[in-house]
Amino acid sequence: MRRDIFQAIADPTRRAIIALIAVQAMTPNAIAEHFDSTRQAVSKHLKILTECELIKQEHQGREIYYQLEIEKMKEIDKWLEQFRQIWESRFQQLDQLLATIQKK
Amino acid sequence: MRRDIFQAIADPTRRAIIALIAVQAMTPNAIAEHFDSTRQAVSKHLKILTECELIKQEHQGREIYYQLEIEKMKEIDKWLEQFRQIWESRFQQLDQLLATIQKK
DNA sequence: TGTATGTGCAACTGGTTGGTTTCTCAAAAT
DNA sequence: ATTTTGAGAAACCAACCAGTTGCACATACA
Repeated sequence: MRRDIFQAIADPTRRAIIALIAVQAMTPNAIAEHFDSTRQAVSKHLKILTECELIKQEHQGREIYYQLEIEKMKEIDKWLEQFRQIWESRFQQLDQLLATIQKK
Repeated sequence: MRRDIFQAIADPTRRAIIALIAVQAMTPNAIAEHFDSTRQAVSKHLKILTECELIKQEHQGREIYYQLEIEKMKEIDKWLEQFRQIWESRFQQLDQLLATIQKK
């Protein structure tokens, strides 16, 4: 059972859930109302997201509020870092090229 | 057949391939040498990556060099943008809190 | 021309995944 | 005390996925 962030955000429904609870913590029922699938299906997604620590629970009576662990999202950002260096250097190269053209 | 960037980067082998050819364009055989799986398996990954335009081919005789489409990687960065706003505002809140404590 | 090499494609396979339905359990409400 | 409500867990299923082996085809080389 592979369970990492990249696999977690691969599913569009899960990405939608993440975006939803990023705004404010919500219960499974409230989340499920935004989708066509059943609450149980949403619950499964929440379980996966919880397992890779992208979200956390907050019990309040019999209700459970799910909240985004924004810190964990930074791990994706961290992975992107290596490529950001490339696209920034490409941009710099283009910049230098444009400067050279202007000089002529 | 769902084929988007997020599903493409969900697989660890594909992420490794991306990181590999980010440095320099490579042929399928050369890429496959870096992994335990067969060339055909790598070829399948390359097909998926090509389909969602994360990489592009460059034919050279009978060899095919695969190259990263760095621009496409920015789409992940773009999706992260909405969360970056959140974690930056959280940081700002913490900053203000620390400033308030110091004043006391 | 015949052979070796680089590559993609098709068929098959076991494991995973996303979904459903059914069940259980605890907390609220009546 | 009984019923309603919110939620997770288990069993099941169709679809998908990552890998394999085998094959086809083009290019390079002898």
